[in-house]
Amino acid sequence: MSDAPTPTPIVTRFAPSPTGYLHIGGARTALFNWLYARGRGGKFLLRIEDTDRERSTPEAEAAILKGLTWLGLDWDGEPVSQFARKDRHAEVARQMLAQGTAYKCFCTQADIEAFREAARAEGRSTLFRSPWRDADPATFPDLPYVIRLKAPREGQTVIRDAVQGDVIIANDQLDDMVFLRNDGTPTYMLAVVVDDHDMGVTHVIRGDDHLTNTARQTQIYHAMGWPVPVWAHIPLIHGPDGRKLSKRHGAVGLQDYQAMGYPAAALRNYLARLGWAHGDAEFFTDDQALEWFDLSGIGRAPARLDFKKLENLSGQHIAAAADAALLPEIEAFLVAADRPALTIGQRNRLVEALPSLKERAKSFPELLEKAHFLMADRPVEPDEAAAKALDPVSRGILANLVPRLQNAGWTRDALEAAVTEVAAEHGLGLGKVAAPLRAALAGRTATPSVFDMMIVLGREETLARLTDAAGRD
RNA sequence: GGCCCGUUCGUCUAUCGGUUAGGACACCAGGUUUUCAACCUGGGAAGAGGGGUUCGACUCCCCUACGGGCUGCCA
Repeated sequence: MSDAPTPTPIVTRFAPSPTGYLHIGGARTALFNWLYARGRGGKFLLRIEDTDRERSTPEAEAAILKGLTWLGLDWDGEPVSQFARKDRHAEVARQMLAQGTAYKCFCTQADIEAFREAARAEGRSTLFRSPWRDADPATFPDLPYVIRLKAPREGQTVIRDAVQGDVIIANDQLDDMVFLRNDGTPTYMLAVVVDDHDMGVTHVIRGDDHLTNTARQTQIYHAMGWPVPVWAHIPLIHGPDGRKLSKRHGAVGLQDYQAMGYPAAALRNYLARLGWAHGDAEFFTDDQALEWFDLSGIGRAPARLDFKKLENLSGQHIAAAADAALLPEIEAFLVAADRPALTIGQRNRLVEALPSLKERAKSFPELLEKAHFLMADRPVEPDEAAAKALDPVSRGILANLVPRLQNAGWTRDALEAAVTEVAAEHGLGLGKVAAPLRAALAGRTATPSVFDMMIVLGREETLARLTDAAGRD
């Protein structure tokens, strides 16, 4: 037996509520948890916080799992349903009641609400102090009750946060929170603490909207004598205007980003850099992120979404991706964006053209637009800009080009030599001839190199398209 | 209202008492170029405001302003 200390395995979790799509901010929270755990040989767990039966839906849960899968964040084991654990939550509540760290409160919600309103109106503290905190059980009425934490009223609760530092909350600012409702179901405050404890979560990395609540949760840990996890409250993501990210900013759901055609690797890179930095590193791989990611590098201020930067990173990731990996991503994008799938022929030609296509696109739609020459069938219909390049003089040049290319060797160099020669005969530069050539081959003005297109298209198709264009009116 | 968190170029950030405050994206100018993209060179661009502490503050403390969060028998 080795006497080396066994390092505590790290366990993180992502705990979304299944009440809608996966928010881009939630995706980043999940990413941070995933990076932290996976980078240290730990576990990354998933828990569905579905205790709000009114708003939770199976569709939303499915969308969240799908989103995480697309982003490439794999979790350990089966997702835990919080609702399914309600008996365990109630059991802990009973235990605290028995220990005297909790008590029954018979106040009605209407009474409490009336109290709060009056307090607000008079400018007094709205903290509710239940009269049942120290009541004699003999005086208990036979009425529904909630269970409240018998929270300390003096001293302070300290949150030792890996991102925010030590945050100190005076206990007289906190009320005796309800953690078991009068119908016996747990509130979020209880459920989250019991679940994190039972699941062995060592590091709670979540949005800083939970920071203040953490003091309350800490009190439950103390009441149960459980070890408190390491907290890391990360700032939320804001819209480009600096306001809290909401639907009016446009894309807030992760699936929106997939539908816009950004590769998952680019989004991981971008999201990781949003609020976290490793020196001057901007473009990095998953392996590097895994190696570098640390809680200490997380900033404390909310970050704004910057689509230009995302686009730039996306372009770099598309260019760096292996062709074999890119193709399935592009096909998944077509499904996500509700666009027609590739035919076998298009797919084969796309594979051939990918090396030159991937270097010039910032997103999949842009790549596909530049691949239009592969997708189109004869006769290729030029768009407005391309049609302008096919004026009568240009069409004449194309007609001259056909016999020359007929006899040219079908290599990049030979084609370039032939076209340059024809251009010179007309007293033109290569650029002047490339424009109509491009329009004829692709029906577009933004494409890969004309020579690359000719190679992929092949002699027969190339000449057919040139002949088509030369004969247009 | 009370409590808590935050504030460096337009944006993401580096800096962890001593720097001409660095990088990236974006932008502008020039170059390269068969289009697009890419690439090369150069440029403008920042410590919210006010007090302290210190030989010296972006960095530490206080106040103000602004932004955000919590203050639920929502999560």
